[in-house]
Amino acid sequence: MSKLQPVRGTRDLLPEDCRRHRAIGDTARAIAERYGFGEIVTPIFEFTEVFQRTLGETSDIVTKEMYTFPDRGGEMLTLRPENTAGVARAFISGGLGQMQPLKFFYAGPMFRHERPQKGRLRQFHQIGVELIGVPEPLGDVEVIALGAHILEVLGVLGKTTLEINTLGDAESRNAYRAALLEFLRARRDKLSAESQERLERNPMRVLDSKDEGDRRIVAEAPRNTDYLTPAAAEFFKRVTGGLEALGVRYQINPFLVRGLDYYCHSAFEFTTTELGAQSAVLAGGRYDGLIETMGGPPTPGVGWAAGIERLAMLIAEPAAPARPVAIVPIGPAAEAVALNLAHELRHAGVTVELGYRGNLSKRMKHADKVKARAAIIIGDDELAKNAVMLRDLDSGVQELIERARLIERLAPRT
RNA sequence: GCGAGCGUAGCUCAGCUGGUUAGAGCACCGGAUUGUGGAUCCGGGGGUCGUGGGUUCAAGUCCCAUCGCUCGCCCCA
Repeated sequence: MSKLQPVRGTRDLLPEDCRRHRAIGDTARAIAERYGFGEIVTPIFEFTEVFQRTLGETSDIVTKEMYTFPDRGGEMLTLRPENTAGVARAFISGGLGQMQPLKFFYAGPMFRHERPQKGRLRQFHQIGVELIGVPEPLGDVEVIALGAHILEVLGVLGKTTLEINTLGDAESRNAYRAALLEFLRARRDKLSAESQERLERNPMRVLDSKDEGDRRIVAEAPRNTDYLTPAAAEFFKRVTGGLEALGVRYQINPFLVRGLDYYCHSAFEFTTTELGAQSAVLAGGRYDGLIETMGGPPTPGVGWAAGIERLAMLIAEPAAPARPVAIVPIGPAAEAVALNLAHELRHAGVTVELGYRGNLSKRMKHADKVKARAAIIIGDDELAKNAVMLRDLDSGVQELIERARLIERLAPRT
């Protein structure tokens, strides 16, 4: 660290970046509120256990991607790699079980120790929702519809495809896993080296391998839909039926699996081809077993998370900030007046740019650079008349205005 | 953790097979313009050529190492 530099995989968000991030966070929050989701903010770090127990001891996130460190006193803490576990912990420790169903929206930074690449950082930001206490498939439908709605308003829905799959209930999942394992073991030699490893550790992972050879084999593998219990099949049918009723277009992807252990039934991903090697923009699923796994009462849940940086690469330029009015004083007497005038106008709701130095020409240049819509020029002549010269910087037309009438002229109408 | 590509000014880059004071555009600052911006013209500041070592009479250029960035694998938002 000889040069002062940001930690690998972290970024400074300059005002322009922040506007993009805020446009995403604000619209998502507003739409989520329309669906009855209220914002929750949980700490960005938790006891390591919170993530270890929920994400599964063998998941990649737990085994190699967590920022974990000892607190003074020796407790192990972890910077949150995702927020579902934190929300679930809040549900349990806050005794929120009395108020079900609960509908939460969140936005904030997450941390994963991965190799950075396009659409992937060590500190990144997510928005997400969690619907807790609703075992009905209607919950899945509403949560997915909310995600689609947000993407639509952000103008990126058309760039994505909703892929959906069902992992079924525990019984379905176990039956399918056994069948898949048998099928793959018989073809072990033909699988890629990586998939041979996946085979024992997490056979479902072989399904979404990028290797061509693997894909050919997988295409003939048993389908999960053939192993669903009647109840799980019915559940999935109601989810897809609900999406159809709402006109949310989807594509069933039998190979879609989720990395995290706590998912069941619905697994879904809004994917895009515009993010390099990354495809998921907004992804989630149902996690009925999670809260119980953490030591809480058996409580169903369904939710999703979306990467703000990834969305930021897809959305159009957000609306420009309000153009200011620039105050351009000429001479020391006028400067004193300018300061007061700026103060007054700002309190009246006007965005004001007060140049700090320079002659008339310099200040006008500055006004132009900050994209001012108008300049208020004050010199000795204007001072003598208790007026200002108001110049429209787009048209170049200027007129003398009494000071007393300036605010009514510039203040935003309400 | 693994693989590939790239590190020259604040930004984007040029610098031919190693050759003497390292360049351009944009940006920045000043002037033309001490009551008028956008355009144009003139001038200016700014670089230990990522870092360290090696080869050579001579290295931004070749070799090695190292650090960083980017993209990809794994995995994921």
